[in-house]
Amino acid sequence: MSGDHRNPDYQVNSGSKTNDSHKHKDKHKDKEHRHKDHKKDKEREKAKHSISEHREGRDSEKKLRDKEKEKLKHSNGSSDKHREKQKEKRRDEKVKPIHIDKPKRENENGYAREKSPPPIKSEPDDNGFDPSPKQKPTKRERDDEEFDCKPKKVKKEDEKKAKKRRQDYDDEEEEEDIKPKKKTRVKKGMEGKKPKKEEEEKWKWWEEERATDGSKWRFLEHKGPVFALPYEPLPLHVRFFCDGKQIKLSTPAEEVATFFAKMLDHEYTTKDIFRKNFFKDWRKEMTPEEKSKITDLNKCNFNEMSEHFKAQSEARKQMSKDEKLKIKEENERILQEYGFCLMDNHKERIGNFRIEPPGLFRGRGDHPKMGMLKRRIRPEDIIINCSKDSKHPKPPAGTRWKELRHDNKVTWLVSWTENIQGSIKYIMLNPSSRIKGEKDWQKYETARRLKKCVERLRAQYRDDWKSKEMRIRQRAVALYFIDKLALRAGNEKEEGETADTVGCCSLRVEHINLYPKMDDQEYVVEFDFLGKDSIRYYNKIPVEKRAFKNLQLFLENKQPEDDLFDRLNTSILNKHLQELMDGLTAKVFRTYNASITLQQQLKALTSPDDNLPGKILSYNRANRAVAVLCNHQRAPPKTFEKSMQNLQTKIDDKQKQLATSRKQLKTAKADHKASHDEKSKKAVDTKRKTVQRIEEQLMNLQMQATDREENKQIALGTSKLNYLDPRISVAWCKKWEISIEKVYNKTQREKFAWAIDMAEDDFEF
DNA sequence: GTTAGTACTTAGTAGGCCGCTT
DNA sequence: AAGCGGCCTACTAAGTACTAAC
Repeated sequence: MSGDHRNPDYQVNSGSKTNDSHKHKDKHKDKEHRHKDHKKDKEREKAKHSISEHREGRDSEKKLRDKEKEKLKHSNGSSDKHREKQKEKRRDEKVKPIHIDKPKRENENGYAREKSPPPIKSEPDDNGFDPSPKQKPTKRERDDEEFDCKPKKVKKEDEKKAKKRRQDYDDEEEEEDIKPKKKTRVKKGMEGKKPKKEEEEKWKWWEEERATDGSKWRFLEHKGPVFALPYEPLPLHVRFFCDGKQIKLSTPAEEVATFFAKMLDHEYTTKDIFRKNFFKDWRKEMTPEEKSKITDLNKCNFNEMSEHFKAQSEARKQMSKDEKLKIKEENERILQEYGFCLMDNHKERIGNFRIEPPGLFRGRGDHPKMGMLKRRIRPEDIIINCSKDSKHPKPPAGTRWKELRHDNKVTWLVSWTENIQGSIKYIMLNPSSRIKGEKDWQKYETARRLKKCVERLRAQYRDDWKSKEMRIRQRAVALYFIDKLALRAGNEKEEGETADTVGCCSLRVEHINLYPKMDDQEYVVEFDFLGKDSIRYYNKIPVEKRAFKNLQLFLENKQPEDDLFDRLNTSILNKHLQELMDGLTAKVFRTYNASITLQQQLKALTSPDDNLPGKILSYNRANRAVAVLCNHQRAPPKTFEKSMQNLQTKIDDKQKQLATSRKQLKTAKADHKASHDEKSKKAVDTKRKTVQRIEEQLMNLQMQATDREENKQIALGTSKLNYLDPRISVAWCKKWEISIEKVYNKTQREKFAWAIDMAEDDFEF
């Protein structure tokens, strides 16, 4: 019963319903500037809103405008104090005994549901596959026990293999894109046994023992980061004007000016905050003389610079093949030199080995710091982390590192502090690495443990809705949202430092509306807030009566800008969750619900009779259900309409072709009836086959069209990469004899190598 | 319990790349 | 060979979670 409380139908269909979105596209215009500013964003905003509207009907324009006003009020800074006061005031209040009606009949799982299709059964029982045994006291140990990885290799062997790997490096690298020279070598070297060799050569870290002492590695050697290219001053003919007068800028000021010039086409350079932040930071780079001359950004003319860069990028496109190849080879060389490290005897790919270049900060949504100068990172800003006994990376000539440390309790190789938020940035390994893979695997094992006790937890939080204590009720309702709607935890954030976004625990009164009755539904909660990346979450959903009554209680005597859950934050919630299940945190629910939904949807949607494209469509639809659940949106591709049209043309052509073929078949049949000879019979057979083939082609095209249409503004990648236990997909592929390439591209296959290797067709999440 | 700091995961997008068509 | 379109990757922002110190 676990996880079956959502409405799969709505999820699957919501994408396909969006094609009439244009009807509503103007509705929320007034809200747009809140978080999106360039053209694309606008497009997407419309689309997003149309999704929302499809989910639950109309939305009132006025309400949004009101909200807008409140937002403004809110942003003047006084409301925070107000919120604090509100909190203070209620801190000691006890929950008043409130009258709570006997719950009406609910679904067996306790989730009131309306208009839902029959739930898909899931089996929460153990299936013998789950490798996680009983719990252990400490976290580290628990993590280790989660894994059923018997050490199948002794260490010596492992090291030998690793050494060989290092030597053989060229052979195993990039085995997928077989370059001609490699092919020859392969042929010469191993007589066509390549596939087998490939398998043997890949390091199966998941078959090895893991450290139990909290250390992340024993040996780490790397070459340090690649720095951004130094600034190249503009040629003299590219001029800059201020107030009509040409000014030759000093190099530092010029560099910052070019950052702005490169962005001129983006709408955000017209935004006040962006311009203000940029100008302030730009002036810091100016000489006193420049400072005195350049006092107003509006009088600055960057056109020549902008043109210069456009011409430059045009020239880059027009480069000859040779030149392009040269650049490619150079990049490859850098990748080979800096893109890998040696960790515990294995060469591992580094994720991001380049230091972020300087530029203007562009946060997502309505970011108060947009336009600020992201400064250039120098070796003196860099902390290097590696083994003491490794060959330490050398700083560029004449420079030194900020620090060299040897901390094997962390996974990063390089770090620096970024100047916009003052946060630390890291260079870490690629998702295909052992260190990331183990963690990923562990994440899904934790989610599977949640599966085993989720019903208990659900019963518990429902019970807590009746608690005498306000904080417990709030905790329980928040958890209900996290579980039912897959909301993020919602950490507190510093106001004014980032865009105003929220998650579950940080929801404010203004983000929800309660409707005791709405159309044919009862106890409907309407959510409307900006979540991570300022992506709008909009949903109207019936909730259980008791939860609804609690929400009404939470709202009493509060202002729109007050916290909905004023007695709750993520650390309280997670502390509680930790007590319920070892290793449980709020985000595990998202992983669990995403994965269980995929598994259920795959079961429900895959039909044995479907052909390959049909099965792929089912897979994508199951994936889509998860993406909708997790609110993973994307901007509709720029070329969406056009590519849809092209596909439609193809379909039309195919239809015509089919009609013709059918006619021909008919004729052939008639001929055969008349003549009854062998030749005409053969003709009929041929024609029949042609018709069948064309029919199938047509179906496939139509399926493709459906898939694409449904996918217009839903991003599948995020859930596939971060929320769906890959073993579910692998098992599905094995069960239906579909090659894994149809579901995972090369990168994804590398990341999920562990799952591809270990999951059988009977894997159950 | 609050806050600051750190480490790591999750997120959407721009633009490059690559294969296909014309 | 050029242009197109879609996929993929690199990039980096923005989350979550945890720890330690007060």
